[in-house]
Amino acid sequence: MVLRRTDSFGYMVNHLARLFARALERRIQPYGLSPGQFPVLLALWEREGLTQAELCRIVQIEQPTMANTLNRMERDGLIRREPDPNDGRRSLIHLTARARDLEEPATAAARTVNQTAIKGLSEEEQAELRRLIGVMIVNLERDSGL
Amino acid sequence: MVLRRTDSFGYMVNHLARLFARALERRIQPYGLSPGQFPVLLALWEREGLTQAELCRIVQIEQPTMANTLNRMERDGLIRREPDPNDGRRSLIHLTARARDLEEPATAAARTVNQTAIKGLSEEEQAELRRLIGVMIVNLERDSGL
DNA sequence: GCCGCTTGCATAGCAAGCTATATTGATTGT
DNA sequence: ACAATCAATATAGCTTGCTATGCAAGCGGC
Repeated sequence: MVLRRTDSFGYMVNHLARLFARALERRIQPYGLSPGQFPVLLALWEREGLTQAELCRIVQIEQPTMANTLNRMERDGLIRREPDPNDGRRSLIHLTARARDLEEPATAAARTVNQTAIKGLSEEEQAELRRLIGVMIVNLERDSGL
Repeated sequence: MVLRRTDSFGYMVNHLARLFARALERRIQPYGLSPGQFPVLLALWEREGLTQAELCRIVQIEQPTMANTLNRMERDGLIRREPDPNDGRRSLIHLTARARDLEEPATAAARTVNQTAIKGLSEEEQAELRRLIGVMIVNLERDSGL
C-alpha cells in the first residue's frame, strides 16, 4: 500500500491547521493579537485569576509553551501576573483593560474564520465533522498515553 | 453568540494537528527523522532530483520554511543538494542511501499513526471526513487568496 | 521541626512554521 | 549587449510548539 501524502489524515490536518492559523492571524493582527494567544484570551475572558497550570489544562498546551506565551502577552500589555498571596509559587493571571476591550472584535474575527472554513456545509455536516474530529482527538490522546 | 473554544473548528484542528505531530514524532524518532521532514521525504521517495521550489509546491510549505527544513535534512545526512548544470540558481535535491533505506519503516510508522487516529471509523466515515476536511481546506485557501 | 516528595514555574535548546528582505543567476526587450 | 525584470534561493527575525531540566515553595510523615 502506497502512502499518499494528499490523502493522509495527518498531512491534511497539518495543512488545514496552518490555513486556520494564517486566516486568524490576518484578521487579529490589526488588534495586535496573534493566534497562539487566542485560546488563552478565551479562557481569561471567561474567568480571570487563573494560574498558569490551570491555563495549561484548559488550553491543552504544555507548561513551557504557556510560560512563553504568557511572557509575550505580558510584554504586549495583554495580561498582568499577580502573585498569589496563598501560595508563593503561583501567580494569578489577570487581563488588562486593553485585553478586555478586545473581546468583541477578536471573537468576531474568530467566528468569521470559522464561518469561512465551513462555508457550504450543512448543520448536519458540521456536526458530523465535529464528531469525527473528536474521535481522532480521543484516539490520539489515548495513543499518547492520555 | 458565545465562542466556545472546545467546539471551534480552528481550535479543534490545531489541537488535532499537534496530536498527529507528536504521535508521528514518537514513532519516527528512532530512525532519526522528525515530522516536518516527512512530507519532503514522501515527495523524494516518489521522485528525486526535485528543486526546492518544486518541493514547496508539492508539500505546500513556504519557501523559507523549506530551505530551513532542507538544511536540517542535509545536516542529518538525508539529502544532498546537487547544483543544476542548466541553471546556476537551483540545486536538485537527492536522497542519500540512508534516506532511501528509511522508506519502508518510516511509511509504516506513518500508516500506523493514521490507523490509530481513525480507529473505530467505518470506511464511509473516513471518506466523509476526508471530504469535509477537503472542503475546509478549499474554503480557507480561497479565503487567503489562493 | 525538618526531610523528602510534589507542585508550579522558569530556562535552555530545538523544530517548524511564517513574513519580509536580500542576493544572485536567468531572461527579455530594445 | 546591456538594463531591467523575473526567478530561485538564502537570511533575518519572529511565534508557537515540544522535551528536558532546574529550582524554589508547599506539604506530609515521622
